[in-house]
Amino acid sequence: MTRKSGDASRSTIRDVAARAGVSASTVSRVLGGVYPVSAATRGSVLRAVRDLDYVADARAKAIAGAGTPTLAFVLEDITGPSFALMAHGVEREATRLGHLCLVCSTEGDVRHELEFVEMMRAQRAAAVILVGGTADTPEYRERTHRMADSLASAGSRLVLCGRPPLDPGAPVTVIEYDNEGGAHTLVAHVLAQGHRRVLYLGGRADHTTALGRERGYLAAHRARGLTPDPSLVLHGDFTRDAGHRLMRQAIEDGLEFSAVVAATDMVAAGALTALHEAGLTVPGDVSLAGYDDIPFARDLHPALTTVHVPYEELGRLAVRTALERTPGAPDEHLLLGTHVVVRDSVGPPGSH
Amino acid sequence: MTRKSGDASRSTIRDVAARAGVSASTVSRVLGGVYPVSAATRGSVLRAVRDLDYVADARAKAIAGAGTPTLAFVLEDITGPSFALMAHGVEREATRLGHLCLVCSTEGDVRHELEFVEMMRAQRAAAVILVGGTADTPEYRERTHRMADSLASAGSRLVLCGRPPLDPGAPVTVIEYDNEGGAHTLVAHVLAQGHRRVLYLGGRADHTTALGRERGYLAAHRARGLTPDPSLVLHGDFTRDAGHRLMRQAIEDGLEFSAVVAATDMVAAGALTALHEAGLTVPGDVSLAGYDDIPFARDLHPALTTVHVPYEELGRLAVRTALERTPGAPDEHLLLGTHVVVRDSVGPPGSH
DNA sequence: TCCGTCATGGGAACCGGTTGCTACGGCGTT
DNA sequence: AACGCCGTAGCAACCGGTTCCCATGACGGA
Repeated sequence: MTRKSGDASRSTIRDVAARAGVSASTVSRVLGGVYPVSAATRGSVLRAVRDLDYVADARAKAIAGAGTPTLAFVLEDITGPSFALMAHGVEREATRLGHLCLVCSTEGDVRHELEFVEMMRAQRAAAVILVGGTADTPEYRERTHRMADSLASAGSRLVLCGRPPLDPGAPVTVIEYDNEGGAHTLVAHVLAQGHRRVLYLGGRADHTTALGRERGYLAAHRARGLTPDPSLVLHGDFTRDAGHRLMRQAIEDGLEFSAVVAATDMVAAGALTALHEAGLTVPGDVSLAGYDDIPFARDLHPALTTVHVPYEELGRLAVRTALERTPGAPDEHLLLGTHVVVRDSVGPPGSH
Repeated sequence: MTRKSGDASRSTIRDVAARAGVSASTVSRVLGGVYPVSAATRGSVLRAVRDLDYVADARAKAIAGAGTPTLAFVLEDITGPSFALMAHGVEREATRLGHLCLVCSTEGDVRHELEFVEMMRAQRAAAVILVGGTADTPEYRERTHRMADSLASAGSRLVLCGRPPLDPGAPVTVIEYDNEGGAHTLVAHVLAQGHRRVLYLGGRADHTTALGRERGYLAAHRARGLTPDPSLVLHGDFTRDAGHRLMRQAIEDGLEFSAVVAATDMVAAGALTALHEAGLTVPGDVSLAGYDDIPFARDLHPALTTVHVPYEELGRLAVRTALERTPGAPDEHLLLGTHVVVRDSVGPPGSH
């Protein structure tokens, strides 16, 4: 039995020092690596470290000014595929840069968001990354501006990732992707197939992501000199169930349309199932498009035409810009482009 | 402008004390809440706190023995739907109990796993939750046993979540779900439809999760007095792409089968697409079943018959048992049950 | 042989909190 | 009026590290 059994509680640097017959400062220096220490001393210290299975307390290190700060990200629900992708990007880049990361779900509750940011401030996180769209109200801007200030005054930094920018002056980094542009291109593609009545299955009516995509939907129509029927714009949320429910309702209500554009691929998935349940074929009877290009989009049947968003890259960028920022530098605002991925779910209008 | 602008670096408890005209201990006690402090003193302290926008440094607190410890979980890739579900459960339960959580992806690399566990030990995490199956080799048991010991000696605790148990004696909590039982029931259901040549699309040949499910596949056959053709058991990994590739290969090779059981829903999704591409209908020409019951399973076409695994509950349980454990208590080993969800992708064998 | 220099290691202060112990002032009691 | 108790606040030690500053000893050069 060579391994240390779980007898003692954690050992301190002084325990190591005592066992090696040196002072605590020497142990710290051996472990630190740069200070000159004789080979003999180094050897006995390292042996003591191994014997005691010692690891320096990261929190004590942090307090003393050494140690790498942690990084935090706050999102609504890690279960959503696009959130998960961003989370993955954030996590990957953070560990690549040697930082640990804390994660929190808000479940969409603003109070939780506030609480978490406060906690992160207490943790002295290097940066707090707020992920995902939200309702863009004056109250949101005010509240978030306050968070940004309070984080900045604590030496930390707020990063908005896929979330609307604040008024200029807020110490914040914003990384967005182009919802309006992507939706515009996508809907233009649908219209180019000849569709004239395109149903839009949106998210919550006040949600920036949903709203941006809705603007793209409208802009694409206007660019063709079309004005879409307002009754073709439906609101729900970003879940699969909302897509399913809205689609079924639309069919039951006898709404006329030859194509459906969903605010997210999740919504599209639910809608697709509702379409199938109603005995409608895609794209024969009705065309369908999504948004996000989540990995599953390829495996829907027919494979879903959608807009690819570089979510993972977004997450990576968020941490990189936050961490590599020089304190005095001006605030950054990045807008990432998207592109549509044409698969099999959009075709010319049928005989429907 | 009522808000504190981002001028000063973070303020300390002594700054607050100075501003309130009291000692640091008094500030600490006001903030702590229990110690008796006169209303006047409390008032001026709270005002100073508000003026300075002060938040106590959580790391300093932690070192001093106050403060709630953090909790860590390590998984292969947050992007996988079942991982994400577990992560969600872990995170929810942790914050419900007032703990923050650290997350790390290993990308399947054992060295990363080791490094992360070491970091968590340095962080003095309350518990480290290792999520997801792995190759169950003697080397794995040895290595993980060492991690468990080293964590235990640091006052922390290792939790294995959906991962094979170690030799008795390792200070570890194990929460598993029944892969073999679930697969057994699922395959029994497929066999009961009359299928006799059932293709199994497995994960990596040494991966415990894949292996458990494979055992269930075999056991279900044996229970009916059948011995499955060994050439019907294929190995890949748990990705959608593996399912797609394996399925296409099987079709090209002219393998004979009337049903396919995939090791995960992701694999099933890829396989389904390959089936469609080959012009085969499901379940008309071939039946298909998955495993995991990820949210998307319903939206495949046809809706996927699969095995529901309470992933989120698994995550919740992992943190609860780890955190509420009394130090001396015997090690726990929980095995959660699963149930099959019958949808539309399995039917009687056709004329194929 | 004596002195200056450099390599090395220790002591103590500090990071930012908490808490045990003590001191002080005001009050009620006999 | 003197005594004792209690409520309140401060001092100082401590948590587990890091690092500045200084002491010591060995070494080489004159």
